[in-house]
Amino acid sequence: MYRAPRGTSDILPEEQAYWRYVEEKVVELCQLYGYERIDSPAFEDTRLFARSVGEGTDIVEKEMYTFTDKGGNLLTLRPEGTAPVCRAYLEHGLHNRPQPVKLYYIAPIFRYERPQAGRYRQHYQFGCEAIGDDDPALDAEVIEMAWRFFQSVNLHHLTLQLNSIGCKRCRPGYLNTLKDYYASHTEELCADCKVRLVRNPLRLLDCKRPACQRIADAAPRSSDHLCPECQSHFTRLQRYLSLLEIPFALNHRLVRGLDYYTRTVFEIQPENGGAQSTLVGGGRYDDLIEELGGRPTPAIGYAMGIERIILNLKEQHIPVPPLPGAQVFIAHLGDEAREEAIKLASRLRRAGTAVILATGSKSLKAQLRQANRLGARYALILGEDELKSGTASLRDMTTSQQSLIHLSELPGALK
RNA sequence: GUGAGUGUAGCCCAGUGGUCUAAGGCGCCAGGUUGUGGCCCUGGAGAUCGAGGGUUCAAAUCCCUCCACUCACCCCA
Repeated sequence: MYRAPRGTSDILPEEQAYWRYVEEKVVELCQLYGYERIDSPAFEDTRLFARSVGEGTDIVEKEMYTFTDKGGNLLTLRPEGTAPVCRAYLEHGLHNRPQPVKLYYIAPIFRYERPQAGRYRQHYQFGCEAIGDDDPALDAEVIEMAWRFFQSVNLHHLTLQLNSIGCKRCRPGYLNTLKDYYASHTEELCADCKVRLVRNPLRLLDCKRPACQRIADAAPRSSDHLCPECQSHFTRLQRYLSLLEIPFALNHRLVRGLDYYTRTVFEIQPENGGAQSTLVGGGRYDDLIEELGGRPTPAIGYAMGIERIILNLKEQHIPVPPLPGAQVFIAHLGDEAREEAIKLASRLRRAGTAVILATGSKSLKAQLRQANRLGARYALILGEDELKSGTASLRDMTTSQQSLIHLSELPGALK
């Protein structure tokens, strides 16, 4: 028997109400903040991700679904959403539009990882990118937008973590300070951290091991080593967030695992969240567009995992509106009635009524049982008696009231 | 890639060596009215007990290997 590949899943009809709910709130939110939808291909030139996400990151090193097509092109299933949007920004000359260009997407993301709670090999992300402006007011707006999203879907008990990791001017100096500090603690570090010290010192800060955490807590903070411009940017961002009454917690150990981040980084997670609980991750990437071959263009964005949002909606028992079901079920008895039913179903649908037409030659009992299971508001019954008089029995499935109506009264009689 | 746990019908699960030709519940199908749903009653279909090998007179039950799933680490949404 075939199964969905590891880390992938089918979203069955009974799950769809959650998806529809989240997607509708996303579309509403984006419209409110002036974001327009963009859809990019599911796969891209592998080099796009290697350049943007970073050669040394786990995503590029071990998590990409990479393949060679029959033309010999090296392609990769999108492991994150920002790089493709930046590529599209450059490819289509979007710098000729009013800046910042604000785009959003809802798209499947692919990463070859061991699946666990809240983590899948194919999952969906809603992401936003505001490209072409470095105003901290834009950072504040973007963060506010993510924050308000959760209010709109009724998710509560979340925390917003904030940090600034500086820019290409001030970060090298900070990294040296950090490495100097860690040099005196090398012996106490876990094996992973010893590697991080050489390969990616920033990541030393978010190691989960208690021993390493103690060292990280006392480590020099990036926010204390910002250049004047970054310092001012960070200060103004915090001021704007306060103006917006967005509660945030400074977390000097928040760094993020993709190489392209600069200055502002933030995450939103549940207060009591365990592993894999981050709902949103985002930040500035002021050098990425240039890195991909464009002119220097500051930008900021975030992405949220839709499966994780739905997971939290369920945990918090947030009700979501049910999807509309069938309005009318047409039952019929006998060959002649079936032909009348086929015509009637078509006529009602053309008039905009959602109809389910019984199939086969089941007993009326079985047909009504099905109508009930499908949640039909009405049942229309066509039998020999009705046929003779050009009528149908109209049964209200909630009240069990039943009456005879002329076919000519349809669909008017369905209210 | 590493570690731990779990694998019995579509779903939840009983069963820990012989009475298992595997129980129950949900769901599905049908009947209880010659044309009427939801509740109730009755019946039916549906399981190579994850796969392979081994131990034994006898294995869903014990052992080994593999596979899958889940959770955690790594890392991330």
